[in-house]
Amino acid sequence: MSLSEQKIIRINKLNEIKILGINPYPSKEYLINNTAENIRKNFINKKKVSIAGRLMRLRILGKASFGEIKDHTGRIQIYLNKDNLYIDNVKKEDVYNVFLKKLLDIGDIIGIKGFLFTTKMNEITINVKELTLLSKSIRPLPQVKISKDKKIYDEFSDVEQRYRMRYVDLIVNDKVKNIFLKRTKIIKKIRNFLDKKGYIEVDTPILQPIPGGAVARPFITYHNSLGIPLYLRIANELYLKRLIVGGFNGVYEFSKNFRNEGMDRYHNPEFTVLELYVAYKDYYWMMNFTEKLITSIFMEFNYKVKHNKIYDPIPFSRISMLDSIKKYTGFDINNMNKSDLIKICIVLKIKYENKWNKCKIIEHIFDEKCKKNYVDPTFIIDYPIEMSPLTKKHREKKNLSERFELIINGQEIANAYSELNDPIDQFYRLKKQIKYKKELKNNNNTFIDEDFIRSLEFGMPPTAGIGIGIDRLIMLLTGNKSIQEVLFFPQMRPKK
RNA sequence: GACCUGGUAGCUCAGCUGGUAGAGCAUUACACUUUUAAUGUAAGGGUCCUGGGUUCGAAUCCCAGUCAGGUCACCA
Repeated sequence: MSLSEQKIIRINKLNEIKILGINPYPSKEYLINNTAENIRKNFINKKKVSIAGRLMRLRILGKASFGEIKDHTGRIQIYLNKDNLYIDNVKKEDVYNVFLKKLLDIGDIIGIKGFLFTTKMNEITINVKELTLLSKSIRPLPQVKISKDKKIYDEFSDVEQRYRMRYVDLIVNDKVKNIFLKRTKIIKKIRNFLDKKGYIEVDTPILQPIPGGAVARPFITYHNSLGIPLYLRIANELYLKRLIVGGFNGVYEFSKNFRNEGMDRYHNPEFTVLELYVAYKDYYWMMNFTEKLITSIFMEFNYKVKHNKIYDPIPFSRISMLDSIKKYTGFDINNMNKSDLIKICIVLKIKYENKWNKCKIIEHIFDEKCKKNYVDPTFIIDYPIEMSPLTKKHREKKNLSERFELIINGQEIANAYSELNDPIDQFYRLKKQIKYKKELKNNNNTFIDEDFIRSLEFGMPPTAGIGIGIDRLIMLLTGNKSIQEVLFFPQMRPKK
């Protein structure tokens, strides 16, 4: 037989099931009154139960069999005995020897009614009285075996197949589901935290006529009846600020952003950022707020810093970007010009390009020499102003801006600032940035969102804003090294 | 975009300097009424990622492509 030998066999079984008069895909609701987890936690001998799930294992021992079924809460063992098993519509003599032994397969979804007991081996088990086929599986599952001491054999581990067929990954790899359950809990926790403060969750456009708020290549699409190109948002920042102008005191959005750039372990073309804007606050306030938010999440989800020590809620340290560079390179780059900075790159053996501007070089020095040193949560503050076109000039320090990034485990987790609300300065700064970007990458796709400028002209209160990379935060808290592991369906190149 | 590694049965993998394609689990058949990585006996199952080349002969060597992973570069 060809490559789908096992599939052909199962399709034949499907037909035989129909001949027996059983619908392999019945419509009727199946009533359950329990779950695998609850049965294990609250075992009562001889208690009648009804549950449904996927058959994951079947061990036939003559006239009795043991199996394992898995529902949304976990696995539970079942016991099937030839003498007292009933299947609706199936003749008594066919129930065990035909239906169970020949037609039932691992992967089938079944409902069972029976009572609880413990086996000689002290395993909580359901003695099945009645079995109902709820959905026939015609494709074999990978056979992952888990021993009593939780060792995994023949794990379904091919990353490509796991991501392309996440449904299979979720069925056979128990730990995968937990990552995503945790993801949901973390997001819920953040939402709760923000709701309690009275901030409003909002939705802003994903299809934007001008992709603003960040610098990145957007995905372009086209609206037929408007006859215009639209862009999938690269950020939602400019829209949330419009809402602050409109009178909201605090708004946030879990924003799916889309960036048409390279993909790797840390970048998926679509990813999630939490953006929060609060009126009448500044970046100092936002630092304190972020510290409370992140600490509460770390406490709840037992974040472990290096060496597996449980996270200890100490105050996050704060260091200015220039001080950090001084600390890790020995150079005080304050007030240096571009040619001085290039000399420093040469001494430090850091690559640079002549077309880079001053702040790009500073950023690069920081990324190469400083960032990796911050394992414990650390605020890097006061970035050079050219790097931050949407940020207020620092109230005291010349050439710097009121901006911070939160670095944890050597990775940027959040980016925040006192939002620039001077419309004239904002226009000038965006224009300058666009000019530089055009020189750097021949990128003619950037333009100024003039409606955003107009909104500032009406007056935006002083505002603090932050973006938190949700996927990266989930990676931290679940101990995953790649973003694909924390997204259900990471982007893959189509096969063939 | 550059380089490195990999793609063999449904799954996990082996396959040496080129000589008829292998194992475990899964599947099929038989046995077995408390097993749990069940067990025992037997059987079936392959576009060796795709396309070229070298060779009497290629899963194996060479070239190109493709998909994935990794390193680097680029990028908020």
